[in-house]
Amino acid sequence: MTTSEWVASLSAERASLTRASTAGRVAEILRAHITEGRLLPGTRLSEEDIGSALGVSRNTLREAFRLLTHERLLVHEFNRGVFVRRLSVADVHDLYRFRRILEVSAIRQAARLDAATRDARLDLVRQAVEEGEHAGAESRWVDVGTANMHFHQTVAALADSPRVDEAMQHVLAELRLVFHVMGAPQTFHEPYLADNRRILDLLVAGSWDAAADALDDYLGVAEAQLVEAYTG
Amino acid sequence: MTTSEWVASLSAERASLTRASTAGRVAEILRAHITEGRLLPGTRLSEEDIGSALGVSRNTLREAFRLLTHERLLVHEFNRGVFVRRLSVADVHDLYRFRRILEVSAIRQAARLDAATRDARLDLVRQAVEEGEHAGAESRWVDVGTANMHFHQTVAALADSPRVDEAMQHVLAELRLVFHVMGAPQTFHEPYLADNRRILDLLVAGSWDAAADALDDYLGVAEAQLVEAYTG
DNA sequence: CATGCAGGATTGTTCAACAATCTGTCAATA
DNA sequence: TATTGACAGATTGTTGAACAATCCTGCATG
Repeated sequence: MTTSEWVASLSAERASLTRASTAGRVAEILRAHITEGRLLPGTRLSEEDIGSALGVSRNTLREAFRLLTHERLLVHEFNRGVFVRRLSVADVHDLYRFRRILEVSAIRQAARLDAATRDARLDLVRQAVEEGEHAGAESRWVDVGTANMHFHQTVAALADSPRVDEAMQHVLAELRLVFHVMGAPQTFHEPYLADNRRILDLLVAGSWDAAADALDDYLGVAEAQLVEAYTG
Repeated sequence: MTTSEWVASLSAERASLTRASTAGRVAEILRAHITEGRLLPGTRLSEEDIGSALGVSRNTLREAFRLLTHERLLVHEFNRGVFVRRLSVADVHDLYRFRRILEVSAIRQAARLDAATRDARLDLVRQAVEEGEHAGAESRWVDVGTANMHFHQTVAALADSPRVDEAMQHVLAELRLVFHVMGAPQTFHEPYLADNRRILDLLVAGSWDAAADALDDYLGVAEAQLVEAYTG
């Protein structure tokens, strides 16, 4: 999809610009388009074009851009415009370092959750695992990737911390940028289905340390695979 | 300092509005005023007043506000304006939960750093500890608090991760909001000087797990103290 | 005291305008 | 041929004015 085609498709989004602030809604629309791969890393976002397509003024659009730069989805280059962020290999390493901290700590701290909260959270993890397995059974690899992300978001949610949840959302949104550049969803998502199930089983059994160690290893493997392909 | 006095003091900041984007510079100014306690939690920021005082248009100011809301320093209430964020007790708990994850993990992962990086980082930790001890010897308790924050920022930097660094900056900025409301800096910062030195010694000795456990306990004590005082 | 209404203040957004900056193209020169 | 400089066009960054919508406060009434 070229940029101009994408801009044209924005006109269809006009109807959703109601309620809440327009700037916020514009940011939501852009965020969805970025994380769903309709706007690829490196793409330049023209204020004029996008403003016209969405029927909003440039000022409002600039506010929306500001909302998205802190989520690291956009990068704002002074006097040159706004671009969808292109991640470097160092970014990928740092993302894995950061998510390892978040997810592994979340598991280790899950032991402190009260039983009701813990069980509710584990149920969400289970749902994500099953979502992935179903999608895999039907060879819907993009959906497997999405379910994998849900899995990791639910694992991080074991930390029972809104700030961890938000940080994890940002991590996963950035990772989507990487995956969209890569293509080949089967390669990057299928191998982890069995690992997700294994980690879930360890979690359900209350083997927190074993689950944390397993996830630590898993992320190491995933990181190495992704970096090799990203630099390849 | 009342809001109107503060707004008047902004006029003095005009000279610094050069280079880079004006919106970015406005955000820097506001950020500094918030984290330095000149704008207290709950304060409402009037577009008209602040725009006039800084000599910028309302549109530019709105962009700056958007930059700061994601840092959680400001909270944007639709159709009601922008306020300096007021943290709840739940926020305090979550901040400590999050910082515990960041700092404790950073220490545990420091073992993986190469010697040169690790030594450089530990030297920064040492500097922050000494900064605090000097300020304490002269009963400069606000400076002790500042040094304590440097200490924690340098501890988190052991993770060698830009994303951890940034997350930690945000945590500490939010915590400043809490401390500004509390007053009594000696109460909240002095008791931890000795602990900081102890943790530094453990880090220098390479006793990563012992240091991590010590910091975990320390944060638990600090959290309890702060929450008790915050709920009053 | 509680409720409703009016008025004023402010926010959210749009539009137009202009200065500054960047990028691409073309011509001149070595 | 390669490099440099000039110029034009496009775009960004910012300002200011305007207006609709919303909120808040104060006052009147029951």
